[in-house]
Order: sequence, then structure tokens, then C-alpha cells
Amino acid sequence: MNIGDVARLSGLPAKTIRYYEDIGLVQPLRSSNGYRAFRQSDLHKLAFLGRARSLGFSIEDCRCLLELYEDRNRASADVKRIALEHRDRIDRKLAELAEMRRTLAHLIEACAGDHRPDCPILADLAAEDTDVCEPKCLAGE
Amino acid sequence: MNIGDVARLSGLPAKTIRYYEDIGLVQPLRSSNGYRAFRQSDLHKLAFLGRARSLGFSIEDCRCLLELYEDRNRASADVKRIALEHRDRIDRKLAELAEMRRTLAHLIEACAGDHRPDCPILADLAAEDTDVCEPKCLAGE
DNA sequence: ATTGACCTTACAGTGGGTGGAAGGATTATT
DNA sequence: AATAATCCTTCCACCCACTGTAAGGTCAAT
Repeated sequence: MNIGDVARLSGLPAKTIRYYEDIGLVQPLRSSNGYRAFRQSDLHKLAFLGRARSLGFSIEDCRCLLELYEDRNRASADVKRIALEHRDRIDRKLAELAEMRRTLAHLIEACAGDHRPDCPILADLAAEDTDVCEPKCLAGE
Repeated sequence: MNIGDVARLSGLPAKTIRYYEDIGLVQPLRSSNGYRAFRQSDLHKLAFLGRARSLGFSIEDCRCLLELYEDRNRASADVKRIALEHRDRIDRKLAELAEMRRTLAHLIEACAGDHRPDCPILADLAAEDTDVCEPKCLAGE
């Protein structure tokens, strides 16, 4: 299979597949014409990577997961640990975004959004009484 | 004020402040010794930027917001539009992350996480149920 | 005079690719 | 057989928003 075939079959852009070879995630053979020659197992790996990436796993996580996948003596605990850490990262990101959204929604609600210059959003961003890393707030609340 | 002072007062790393100068977000003066000389207004801008960034606004959004902030003839509608678009981006990201988390949580729950190799997480990532097993394209090589 | 804290620039690296140029190989059409 | 279209190759640059590091200049205190 050429790169175009595995790209279609795996759903990954050819560019991404070349990049994955670059960083050592797949090692396709080479045909005599210099084209990459992908085996079934390469396609399988790429599909695995595509799914892992779509769950948000980092490339390094993917590398570990792929290693574990190919290790018949793995312990599922090792896989689960990676997944749990990733879930916790997602949870932290979700909390961070939710907080941003909450603040943003308040400001949006307060803004008339008309032709006048008065704007609570800008007023909040420009507020001089609260520093970005305000020690007073941490102490007070 | 030197860069260390505004870094402390704004909560932004000095590196970031230099970067912001690089991309034209602030234009501090220069002392005779070559040090950046920040005015109150520069500090104010940097604090503004820090708060906008902490709400997740992109640098380009921040540039627009700063421009609007300094434009006394602005319409609050312009500010609100930026904020609304940003809120929608956050909402899309939240939905994406929530979906990842949901799938991940299912897999984690199904995984024993012990010494045995059997692992539903890996099984799911390796699932061949999609277009991976297309015999026609694979036969020729 | 020397330490140490502060400042400067410049370049490289992060993650995870994406875009494009320049050129070789293969396939399809004329 | 020539040509065009498509596919493949490598290489380099770029995206975002910084962050790290090296090599060196400046300043205040001892």
C-alpha cells in the first residue's frame, strides 16, 4: 500500500502519516521506487493512533499505548494508569474552560452590544483594582 | 519601571512581556542603558492583556480588544461580538472535551487495571470494525 | 574589585501538525 | 510515443503563545 491508500483507509492525512514515521511511531518499508510501502500492521497501527489521538491522548501517550498494545505481557493497570491521568487532565481543562465561560457569560450579559462605547467587558479587563495574580483575593476569599 | 517591575506588577513573566513587545502589543520606551522603560500606561496594557489572555482570548483577539479599549468612539457591539465568538469557541471545545471524557470514562470503567494483559481500552483503540479491513485495496501488493 | 541581581539579544524548542516548492514516478489519455 | 494528471519524495517554513538557554552588558552593594 502506498501512503495515499493508508491515508484513505486510516482517515489520517498523508502529511500526518509521514510525520508519524518521522517521530518513529510507524516504520513502513520502502519500495524500489522510494515510495513508502505500508503493511497491514502499519495500517493497523495508524488506525490505532488515529483513534487514540481522537480521544485526546498526547503523542507520547500514544507511543506508550502502542507499546503496551504490542506487549503481550502487559498489565492492564499500566494502560489504565495512562487513561486515568489523561482523564484527569481533561477534567482540569474542562474546569478551566467552564470557569472562563462562566466569567465570559457574565460579562456578555452585562454588555449592551449597541453603538455606544460603554462596555462592561472592557471595563472588567481594564479594572485596576484587581491584579492578574492578586494576593489580596487569595487571602480574602 | 524596568521589565522586572512590570512583570511583578502585571503577573506576566518578563519573557512574555518581551514577546508582547516583539509582536507589537506594547511599545515601551528605552532608557539610555538600553533597558526597556515602561510607563504606567504600558503596565495598564499588560494587565489588560493578562486578564484577556486568562479568559482565553487569542492574541489577535487581545489586539482587537486593546484597540477597542483605546478607541473612545468604539461601539460596545464590536466588543460583544468578539466575546460572543470566543464564548462559542469555548462551548465547542467544552463539548469536544466532554465527549472525549465520556468515552474515556466508559473505557476506564471497563478496564480491570490489574496484572493481566486483557484491556478493553486497548481493544477499543485497536478495533478493526471500520474501513480497516478493506480486502480489495490490500490484495495487489 | 567583585559578587550577584538584573537587563539585553539571538536562537532553538515545545506540540502536533500544515502548507508549499521542487522534482521524480506512475498512470491515463491522446 | 508524447503528454497530462496524479501520486510520491524531500526539505524548509510556518502556526500559537510562549519557554529555555547562552552569551554578554549594566547596576547596586559590599
